[in-house]
Amino acid sequence: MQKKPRDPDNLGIKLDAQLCFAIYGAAHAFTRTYKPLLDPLGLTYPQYLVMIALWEEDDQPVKAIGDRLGLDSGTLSPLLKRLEQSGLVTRRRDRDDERQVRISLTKKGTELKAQATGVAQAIGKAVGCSLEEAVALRDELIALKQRLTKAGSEETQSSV
Amino acid sequence: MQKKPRDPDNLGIKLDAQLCFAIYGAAHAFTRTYKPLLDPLGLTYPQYLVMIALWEEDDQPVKAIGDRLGLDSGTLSPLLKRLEQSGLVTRRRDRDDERQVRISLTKKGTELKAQATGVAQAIGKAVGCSLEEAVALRDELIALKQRLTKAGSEETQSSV
DNA sequence: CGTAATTAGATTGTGCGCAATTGAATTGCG
DNA sequence: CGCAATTCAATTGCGCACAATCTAATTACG
Repeated sequence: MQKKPRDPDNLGIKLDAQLCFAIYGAAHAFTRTYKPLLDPLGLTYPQYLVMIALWEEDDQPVKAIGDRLGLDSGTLSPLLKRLEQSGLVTRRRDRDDERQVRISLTKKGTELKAQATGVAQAIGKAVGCSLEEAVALRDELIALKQRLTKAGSEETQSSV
Repeated sequence: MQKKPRDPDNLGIKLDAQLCFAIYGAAHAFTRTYKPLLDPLGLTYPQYLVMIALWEEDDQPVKAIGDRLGLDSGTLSPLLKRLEQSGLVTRRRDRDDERQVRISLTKKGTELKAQATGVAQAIGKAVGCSLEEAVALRDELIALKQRLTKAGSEETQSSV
């Protein structure tokens, strides 16, 4: 029932489409894998990413978190308010620069890290490959992201 | 600048977090790369994925498209209505099984494929690696997705 | 035949993700 | 100092993503 790929134009779009599907599917599979693990913690996947950023370094401005995760204030503002409502973080204006809102962990937010370790271990198991493979995949994805981002910015400036 | 991994617990969460960030970032970088290319076609990235599925095989039920892309009716129903409003597809009940809604390409939808070839080529360029590397990455991602999906389903059935 | 179980799709509600706009604070410059 | 440009967050609007619920059609089974 499958047609042979004999059209070169079609070959191009096919690989593109497959890489499309693959990365799209893998990202969502990741989210779905995390969901049952994060539900007991009361976190969504993006919220979990924000918490990781804060566990790595507490008391960051919104901008820093956004840069780390590639999210803008339109996404982060409501997300952080929900984390605040959950009692995991506090938001307060920086005294030296009142434009900035600094996000800090509460006691509850700090304590949640212990449980998150369990989540990470479960994910490590679900990923089902060695540390070396995981590292390699991570690096490939980072490199891919950088190439894509670079290509995008060149596209932009070439039009000037 | 890199710290040596001497804390096993912390190592786990760190690698997990990094793979997290990496796949999350790569997926979004992909979407952002597509956006300027798809805007002229009047398509979003998920809509583009649906169109690819239809270009590969026309006249599919919603369910088949959902299985292909891993999306449910809650996502596809409104998305397909938008594609219908754009004049790219038609939706009609299957005569033999009235539960199914079959999605077919219009003339306009079929013709859009020619332009999409240009998109695919631009993406191929932005990905910036050889066909072989792209194929390898695709396969790794597919394998990762399968492991994650499998781990998730085992988790579910183990509770019975 | 008729009822139960299954299946396909639509709808509702919550939470991202991002572009565009707004508003307040800070910085730069004359 | 005063004013323009910049920066940071918040808000608004649109489009996914997905769980939960609902309706209608089909299939299974007694």
